[in-house]
Amino acid sequence: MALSKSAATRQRILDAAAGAFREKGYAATRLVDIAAAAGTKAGSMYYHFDSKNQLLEEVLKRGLRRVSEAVRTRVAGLPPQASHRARLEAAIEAHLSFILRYDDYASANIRLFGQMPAAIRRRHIRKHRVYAGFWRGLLEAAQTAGEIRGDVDLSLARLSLFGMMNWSLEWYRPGRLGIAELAANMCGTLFDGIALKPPAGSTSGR
Amino acid sequence: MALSKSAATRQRILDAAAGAFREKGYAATRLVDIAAAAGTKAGSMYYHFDSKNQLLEEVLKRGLRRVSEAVRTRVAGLPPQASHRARLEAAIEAHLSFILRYDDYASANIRLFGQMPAAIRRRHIRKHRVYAGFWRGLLEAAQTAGEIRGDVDLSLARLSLFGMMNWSLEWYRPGRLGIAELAANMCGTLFDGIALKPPAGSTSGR
DNA sequence: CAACAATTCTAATTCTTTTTAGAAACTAAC
DNA sequence: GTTAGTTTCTAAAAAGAATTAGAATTGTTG
Repeated sequence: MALSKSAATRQRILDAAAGAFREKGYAATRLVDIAAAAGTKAGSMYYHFDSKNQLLEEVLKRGLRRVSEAVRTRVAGLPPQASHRARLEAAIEAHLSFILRYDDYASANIRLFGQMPAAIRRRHIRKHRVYAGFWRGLLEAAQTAGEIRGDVDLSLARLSLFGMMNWSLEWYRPGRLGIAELAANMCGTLFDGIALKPPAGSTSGR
Repeated sequence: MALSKSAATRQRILDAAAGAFREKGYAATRLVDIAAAAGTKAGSMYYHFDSKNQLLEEVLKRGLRRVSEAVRTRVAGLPPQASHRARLEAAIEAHLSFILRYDDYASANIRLFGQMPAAIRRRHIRKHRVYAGFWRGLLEAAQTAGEIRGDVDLSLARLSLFGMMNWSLEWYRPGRLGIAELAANMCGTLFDGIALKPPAGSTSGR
């Protein structure tokens, strides 16, 4: 309660920054835009933040933390007897929900991935590895349990999955297709593929 | 030969711009950087281009044209009896080759996808649809020929595939894994999935 | 090699955006 | 209701980039 007023403003600024960063990218976002969206003035924000860079770093940090927590929580909430595939699907749905609906912080993370100042990037990437590690864990468990073929390269599978999920930011619009359906579709494609016939022998000839 | 000298400079500038845009994004790239990389001065570039915006537009246009041509040519070069899946794999390989190795123009296209000035974006997106249409064609043909299950949503499949491919820009580094292998892997995942057992009944019960 | 055109450079200029400084407004405690 | 502390505002300064103007250079052609 002590920080209440100030903290609320800080929050509004961060929210506005996350939204603007996500929408236009870092360099193209002007402090004035953020200020306007937060209902304050550019100069005033310097009471709460040292620089535009710091604002970015804070947004990224929160985004990653929040998706990460959401996904872990979602998976942890499944019954113990849930299949590994079901776990993966739940994780996918949580991740998608976050980047597509809930949270500008999370989507800013993805959009800005390739365009952060080098220093920030280095610090950030370390945290990102932890999140990636969680997914690797899910996949490894599934493979160990025999739900994924032994010859599958899990790193590539994970990167493909991230690609599917994160690219959706570029095209998904709420409406006709729900996020749960999208998650199911992606999980289905990843596990079963789209081919008519199941692969005959496991060694793909040529 | 008449334009030779001037055209060469123009070319160098465009190359430098494509590289810089790809690496840092549009807004974060300074004209001075481009000029330096092209071995000239910022002011001089105005002899060849009207503005930074025009530079961007030209880069995007070329990039799209070049990937598009490369992919079409690659597919057209296959023997007529090639399976639809083989066509798709060839297209994937051509697309990946371009964005990962050959061509900053192509990768700039992808990197800048979410961060172009609105006016440019509108003009650009129309051309992008044509390229997307080519892929849709490949998928539809495969489905018609029975190589893809009838219940598969081809739009989603295409978007997932684009996600896999385009996201590789964020992580792929030449070396241990060749582009042809990557293409084969992605195509394999897309068609066959990673699950151990082929899907039992076609109606996935929950 | 003289004249003209094409190309590039340097040095402003203009425009935009971030950052600072200090005054003003607000808040809470006494 | 005065004082000290916070928070916000306004207006200016500093910094960063794009763009322009005109001089200098290079290239071409008769």
